[in-house]
Amino acid sequence: MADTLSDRIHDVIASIPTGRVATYGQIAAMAGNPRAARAVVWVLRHSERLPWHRVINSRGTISLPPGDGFELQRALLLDEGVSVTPDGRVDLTRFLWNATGGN
DNA sequence: GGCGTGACGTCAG
DNA sequence: ACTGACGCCACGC
Repeated sequence: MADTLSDRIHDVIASIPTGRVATYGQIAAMAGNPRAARAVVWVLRHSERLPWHRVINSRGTISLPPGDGFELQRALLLDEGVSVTPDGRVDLTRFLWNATGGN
C-alpha cells in the first residue's frame, strides 16, 4: 500500500513516460505535497529501479554534479529523444511531462 | 522526539 | 541570467 509519501513519489516517478522529463516539484505535487521536493530526492537516493534520469529541477536543468551522474543522465535523456545542452539544460516547454494534459 | 541527510523551490540582490 | 540565503518536507538513527 502506498500510504507513505515515498511510495507515492516512487509510483509517480515510475510513471514518467519515455522521452519526457518531470521536475521535483511536479512529482511532489502529484504525490500530494507540492513542497516535498526534498522527499523526492530522498526517494531517488534510496531507489534503484526508477527512471531517475527523467527527474530534473524546476529550472529545467540536471541537478547532478559533473562526474556523479551528470553525463549519464544527459546521455540517457538524449537516447530517449530529449534534447539536452552540454550545460545540462532541457527545454521544459517541449519535454516536460504533462500528466494531466492527456498528451 | 530531536538531529542530520538530500539530485529542491522561491525570493532578493 | 546567476548566486546566495532561507524555507520546505520525509526518512533513518
